[in-house]
Amino acid sequence: MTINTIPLQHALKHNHNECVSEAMATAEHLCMERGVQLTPIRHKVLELIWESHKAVKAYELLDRLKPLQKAAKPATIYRALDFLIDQGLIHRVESLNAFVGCRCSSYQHEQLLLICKHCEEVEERSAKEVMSALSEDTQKAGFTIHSKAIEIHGICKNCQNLTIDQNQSVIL
Amino acid sequence: MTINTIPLQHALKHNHNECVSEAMATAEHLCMERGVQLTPIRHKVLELIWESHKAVKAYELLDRLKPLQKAAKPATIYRALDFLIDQGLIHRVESLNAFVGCRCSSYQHEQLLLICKHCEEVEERSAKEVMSALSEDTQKAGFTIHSKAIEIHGICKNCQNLTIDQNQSVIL
DNA sequence: TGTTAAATGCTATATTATAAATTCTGCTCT
DNA sequence: AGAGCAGAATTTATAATATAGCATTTAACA
Ligand SMILES: [Zn+2]
Ligand SMILES: [Zn+2]
Ligand SMILES: [Zn+2]
Ligand SMILES: [Zn+2]
Repeated sequence: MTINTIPLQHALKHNHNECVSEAMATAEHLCMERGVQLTPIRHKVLELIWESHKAVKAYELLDRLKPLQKAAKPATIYRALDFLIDQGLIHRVESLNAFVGCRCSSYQHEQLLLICKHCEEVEERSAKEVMSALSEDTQKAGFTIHSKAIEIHGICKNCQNLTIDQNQSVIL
Repeated sequence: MTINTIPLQHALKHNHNECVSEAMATAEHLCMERGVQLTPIRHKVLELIWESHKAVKAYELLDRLKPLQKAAKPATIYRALDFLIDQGLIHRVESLNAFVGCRCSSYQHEQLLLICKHCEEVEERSAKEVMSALSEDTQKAGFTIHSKAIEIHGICKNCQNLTIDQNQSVIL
């Protein structure tokens, strides 16, 4: 019995094509509606981000974009990322300097991010109770919120089950 | 009546010397107790961080340390910062790539950070209700927490009052 | 005092991000 | 059609943040 040390892809356990096609359809629809351009570069960058549920680094995106877009430079990626963030189609993960697709870009939302140290996947949660507790506490402090970055690092459900499955070989 | 555009220092409104001396005394005491060395460099870096309640950048610290420590290089600062973070004497503000003194390093704590866009000061809050709501939500998700970065950006109480004081010249 | 581990010095480089000027591209107005 | 315009992309350069690896110094302590 060997311990699985291959980079995990829980995405393989679900139909990730659905995630991608849904995300791209939503993006196309929202941009159309808003009269902003989801240009080929922006579209491609969004697809690259959606290749997995992991947060992805700007320069990693650049490397992956280059074969398709010979002229791609850092500014190419960062301008695309700025656009996608402005449109709420992706989130920036501050504590990783990385970017992840947003699953609920079609409506206004606040979210917290659960970031797995093991598989590196990021799960977005609306956590209403957390947000209202937060509103209350900041109000007490007389503080007016403009934006939030709530990023929780740890081990996700899938990874926990995985280590239990593997004969108690817990190496986390 | 002119609008105050000078960088704000709410620290001037309280006896900040007390903040500093308390923080340094606590640091010295904790390091002693733990058998770790608060070396002159580490001590100085901590003092530099405590010059205000703003989050301060690593290279800004470096510039301020150089006159006192001619050999100071990036690694000098980053090593001191690593030590101070390990000892819980400062916090890293992920969304700013900056560092701020911790006011409650003497006991275990979780905190959220209120970061003012106007005066740039950072207030640390324990926000028990937020933390327990968070525990509950992550538990639901089957996620095991290792660490948290909860960073709220907005306008602090002092800055709000300030703009009200100034004849409704609210420019935020 | 000799040994050792921690801390610092030193040099180089990796990684992340932005600035500024120019060119391209698609659109509108005449 | 052609001038004018605005958004997007290119290009070049550089700023800002952070780490690696190895040499040297310092401090703890047996
Ligand atoms: Zn998926
Ligand atoms: Zn995981
Ligand atoms: Zn103070
Ligand atoms: Zn303020």
